[in-house]
Amino acid sequence: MTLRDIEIFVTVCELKSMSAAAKKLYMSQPAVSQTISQMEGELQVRLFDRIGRKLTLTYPGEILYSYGRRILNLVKEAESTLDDVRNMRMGRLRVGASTTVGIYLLPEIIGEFRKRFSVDVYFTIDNTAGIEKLISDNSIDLGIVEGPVHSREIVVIPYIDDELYLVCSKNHRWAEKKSISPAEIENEDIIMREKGSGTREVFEETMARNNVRYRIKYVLTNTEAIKKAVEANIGVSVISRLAVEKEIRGGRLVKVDIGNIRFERKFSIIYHKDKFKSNLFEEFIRHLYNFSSNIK
Amino acid sequence: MTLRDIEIFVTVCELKSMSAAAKKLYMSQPAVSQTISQMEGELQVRLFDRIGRKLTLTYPGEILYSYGRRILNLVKEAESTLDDVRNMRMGRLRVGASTTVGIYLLPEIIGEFRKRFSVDVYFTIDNTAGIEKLISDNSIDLGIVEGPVHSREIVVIPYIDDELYLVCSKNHRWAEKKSISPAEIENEDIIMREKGSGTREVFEETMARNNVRYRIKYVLTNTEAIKKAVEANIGVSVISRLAVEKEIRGGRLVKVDIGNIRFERKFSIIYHKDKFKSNLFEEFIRHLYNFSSNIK
DNA sequence: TCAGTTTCATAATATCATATTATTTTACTA
DNA sequence: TAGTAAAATAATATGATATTATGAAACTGA
Repeated sequence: MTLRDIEIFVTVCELKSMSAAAKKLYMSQPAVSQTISQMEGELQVRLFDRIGRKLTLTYPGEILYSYGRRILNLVKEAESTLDDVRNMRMGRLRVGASTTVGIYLLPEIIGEFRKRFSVDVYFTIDNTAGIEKLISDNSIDLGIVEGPVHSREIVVIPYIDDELYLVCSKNHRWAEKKSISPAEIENEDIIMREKGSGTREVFEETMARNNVRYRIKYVLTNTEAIKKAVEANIGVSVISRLAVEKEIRGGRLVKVDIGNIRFERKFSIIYHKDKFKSNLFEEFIRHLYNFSSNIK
Repeated sequence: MTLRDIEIFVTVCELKSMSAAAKKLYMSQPAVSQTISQMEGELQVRLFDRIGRKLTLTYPGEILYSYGRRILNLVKEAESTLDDVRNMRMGRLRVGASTTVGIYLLPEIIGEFRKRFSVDVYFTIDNTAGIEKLISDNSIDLGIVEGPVHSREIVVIPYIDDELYLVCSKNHRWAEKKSISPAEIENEDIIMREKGSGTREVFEETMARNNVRYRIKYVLTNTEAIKKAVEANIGVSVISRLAVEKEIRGGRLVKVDIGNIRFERKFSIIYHKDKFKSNLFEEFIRHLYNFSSNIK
């Protein structure tokens, strides 16, 4: 019994005629006859009583008619749902991101995306290595990470140029100057993320490259906590512009230049090289670039 | 998309491997590959991500898998239900009968039948012409009637020989004699069914054939009411043995012979000549004959 | 009642989807 | 890095499912 068989049978039931069903299905009448009698043979039940030249459903016929309609409806529903997926009227996108992007950038990006498309967006935050693993597993469709990616099977495309800013409280003595020499930092209390974080890595590497000594007095794993501590003038810190732009604009934190030292890094979009790029996937990447051009 | 396609797709989903699915379905691996990629072409969605040589379902793939299982389950359920019908584990039988048989015989027959088979039995009582019409319509599967059937398209097979008994109250003067001469009936008050009833037809026809005059004093359309009236000695009546056997055995009514006059008729089983005789149908006819041999 | 029409069934044949085998490409494994 | 295994591709074979042609039965209307 095929779906075609069921479709033919249901049509015959509804039109109470094989010829009429044949016409409706744009096929010959004998094809319909054959299909019905073949079904009767396979199922070993009579589906129609042929009384005169009138067809009436037998009891098993009525049962099959009821099931047949349910089956065809389910198939139609499945096809139309897939069509919705194809046209992005529904869908699923699993995104992963490393900490900074995940907390300060992606929530808004995803929010905007969901305004445009009513799709489910799953969102995971982990460090770069964790996101890389999830991509390899095909547990997420796409990632945005700060660190370098090692797997050869992962496509890496540049996304946003990030920069870490040296920030201090508006009550700090640097707040007026807005610019210091590298030497001035040496005796300052610095609040910093823990070892292993991308932010700290960039900070230490840049400082070393410029031969600037420094003193990390407080270690906090949470960027928000660091911001609060800096605002309270407990120390200064070096934080991604994504995390502090709002506070700088609001005057609660002040960005301070250190000669011409800049703490730079790149965020990358990553995905598996064999990943099939669905319409939704491509649309999301376009969305990412549109969004980034607004914040540059 | 055919049921076969869905079956193949679902198997691949469950085994997460095309080769394994091919093995399980006793078919070649390329056939599976082709089916899947053809489905992807038709539905215009990617169903699997081929990452390395591992298959993982895409989002549309997961949707189709869920629908696919529901569809296959429904098909299986339909087939097994039809199998139940074929094996008489369920079914439907629509029976019609004319008044006397319908009231005094069929309820018990159907009750016994339902003890043997858990099937739905629909039961209609009408006069012979009405039952004949329902057979022609295929509104009922089988009828039991007393009168003659006219349509050439209806098969009539003899069922039970019925006889009408002249009955009187145990307090009637005939109750002792149990036999009278035809002439004795002429001055007796007779209670009788209405014109057009099979019972009255046989009564009048037999009386006329034997040149016996009679006087119908009371007309009642309901046989039970007639029995009560006779019991109350309001008059005598002529009633099918099926309707009065119990009362005669109980002594509440007395059967009286009128010389050697007998009111005889036949009940017939009727069905449409083109009717497909399902197992249940045949079984019911066997059941009817078994039952009748108990009451003869 | 009987020709004309309609409906379903059957038979012979054609077509096309769906299988098969053979082979290539790619990736995992020892 | 060879060996193995999985999926994809290509060419071909097979068989189910169409088609046309025709027949039988039954309804319709003069």
